[in-house]
Amino acid sequence: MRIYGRLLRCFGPRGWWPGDTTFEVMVGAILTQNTAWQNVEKAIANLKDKGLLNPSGLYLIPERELAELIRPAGYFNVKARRLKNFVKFLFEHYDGDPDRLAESNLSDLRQELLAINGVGPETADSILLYALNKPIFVVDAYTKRIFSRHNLIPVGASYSEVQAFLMDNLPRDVALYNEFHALMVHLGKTFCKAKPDCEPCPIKGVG
DNA sequence: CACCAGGCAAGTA
DNA sequence: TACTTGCATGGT
Repeated sequence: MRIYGRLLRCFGPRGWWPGDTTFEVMVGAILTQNTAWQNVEKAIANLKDKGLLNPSGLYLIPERELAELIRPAGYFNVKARRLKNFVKFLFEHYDGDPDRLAESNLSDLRQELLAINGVGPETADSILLYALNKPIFVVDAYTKRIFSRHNLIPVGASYSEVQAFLMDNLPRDVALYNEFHALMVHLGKTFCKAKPDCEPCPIKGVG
């Protein structure tokens, strides 16, 4: 909790998630898998230009054409299939309405999302937290790296272990989870690359 | 030129 | 369960 306070003072609110609609956040969550957000923005812009950034738009477009539009986001063939899987799920279970997912129970909905081929834990939790305002902590590579280097979690801790550690030590607060994860990514991008050493870090010394 | 980015699934042992 | 590999563009 003190880590969070210090980071928030250092960097201020990050204003996550960038996206105008529930559906745009969901699409962004899939497109950003192991990919720089800057590249995702190009893909999102292509979809917007074609008026396809909505459930029926992505449902109706042929997968090959979708792949071409999202090419800048990388892994475009894989991600086109994953987006297709996701919108298919939307229509089969929620009448194609992204906002109706919020009506479901959190743990049930999480299991439904994880059952979609192409949606793993981080993507599911990003959708739950940032698109649907559900209280769940999004763990990413930066979060693991930062917490393990500060000896707060073991180096090889699993996704669920890290998530449990954080949620057990923080109040169950959507706004807090939202901002905390955004700050983790900002801190990671600014100071901690995928190297064993690390620039001087604003949370050093905070237990 | 090499390395990395807001992962995931499928195959192998 | 715990590794390994393929997927791909664009920035530094």
